[in-house]
Amino acid sequence: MSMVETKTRILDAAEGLFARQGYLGTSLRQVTGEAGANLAAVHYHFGSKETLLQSVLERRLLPLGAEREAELNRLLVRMESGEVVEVETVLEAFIGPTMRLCESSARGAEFSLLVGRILADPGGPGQEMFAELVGPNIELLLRALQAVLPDLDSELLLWRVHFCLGAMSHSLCLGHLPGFQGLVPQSVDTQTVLGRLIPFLTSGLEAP
Amino acid sequence: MSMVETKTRILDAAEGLFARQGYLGTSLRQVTGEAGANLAAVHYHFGSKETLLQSVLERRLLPLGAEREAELNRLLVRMESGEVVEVETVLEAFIGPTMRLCESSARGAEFSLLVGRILADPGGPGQEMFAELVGPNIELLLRALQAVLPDLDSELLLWRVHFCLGAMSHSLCLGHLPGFQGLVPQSVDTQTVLGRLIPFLTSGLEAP
DNA sequence: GTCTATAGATAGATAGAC
DNA sequence: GTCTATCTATCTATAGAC
Repeated sequence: MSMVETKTRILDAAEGLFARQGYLGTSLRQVTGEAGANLAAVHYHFGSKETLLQSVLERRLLPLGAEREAELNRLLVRMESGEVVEVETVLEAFIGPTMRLCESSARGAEFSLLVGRILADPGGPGQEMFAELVGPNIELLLRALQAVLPDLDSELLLWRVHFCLGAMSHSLCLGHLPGFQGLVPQSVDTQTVLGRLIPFLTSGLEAP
Repeated sequence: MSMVETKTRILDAAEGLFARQGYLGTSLRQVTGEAGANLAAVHYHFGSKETLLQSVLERRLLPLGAEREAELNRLLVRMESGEVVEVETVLEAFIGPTMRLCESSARGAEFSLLVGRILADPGGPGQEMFAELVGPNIELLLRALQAVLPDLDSELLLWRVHFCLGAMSHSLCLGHLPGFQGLVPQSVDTQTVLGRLIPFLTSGLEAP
């Protein structure tokens, strides 16, 4: 039994298990088992399994969203004052916080896998929570990219942003993909991924 | 009760339900309910829930894989004879069969959603089946792209192909994403998606 | 706050009649 | 091949002692 309080241990265990096995693939008994807590403690602290997921998401996404919002707003202000900003810079403002979270700890990296799962689970629990937590960030990203690429049709831009989100979430899951014998890249450290993802997405966004 | 045999009705129902609700989110009772069949019929025809998923995947992916293999091999032969082939052409050979399946019927479109789910479910059932069914296609895609982009480092190419797969699978799920108030593109017909995806991916692959 | 014990519902799988 | 009936296991959730 660790020194941190039960509530935090449950959050940590749920985050890892939801990420590795999915929300439906994880039972609350597994969570309490890994957390060294009791089944009833989950309902006492969080109310239900779904509310537990909400808490897991909010713990990471609220600060992450604030960081992204600050960075993107800073860029928007600079652009309004006439300064020229590159597409790469905008993308980095959006992806950077996520990548730094991945680097900061093994838990952070697992969390990004959970986000990837939720993105690919239409209608599932977490999708609505995610939309509410990250939607404003995506709107800001769209505004910033539109300002950098003023000649790009806005609906085409929207599509391309979704292509970017797909590439992002998929590559964040890659380190965990088994079975693709030799078809998964060796180096999966986030610095390398970011260094390869940003140029790819930039060229895609700037396509004619 | 329809005219088609029970086995096919079960396959159809399972395909749609697995796609809309996920594998774990779907019970065999839901499948038999929608198929107008009995619970025991699933075990008689398919053995288990997991084998049912395998059959669902194989029914579409075996012909799809053969089509992709034929198209990509045709391109490789043309390139070996010295002919110049564009990146767009290689991508279309890989994505085209999937897109045509999506257009052919509502069931085909749902199937692509199921594939997107499986791609984002590391360690889940279906991941290994998918790798075995589609892995050879991805190897062919890599060979064809490497031939078209000989100066690109092979591991960088591998990463970029994974970015492409992520963008593909995510955009195939998009029509079903609720909740992203106004953040989801209007037109989701596959022709439009293909027309916007291919240039995006081509520019990304050709990035410096 | 944390525990035991259990309720109540539902899951996949199977046996055996027809 | 298709059905009913049932087994066994597991799930979320809750009531109540401490």
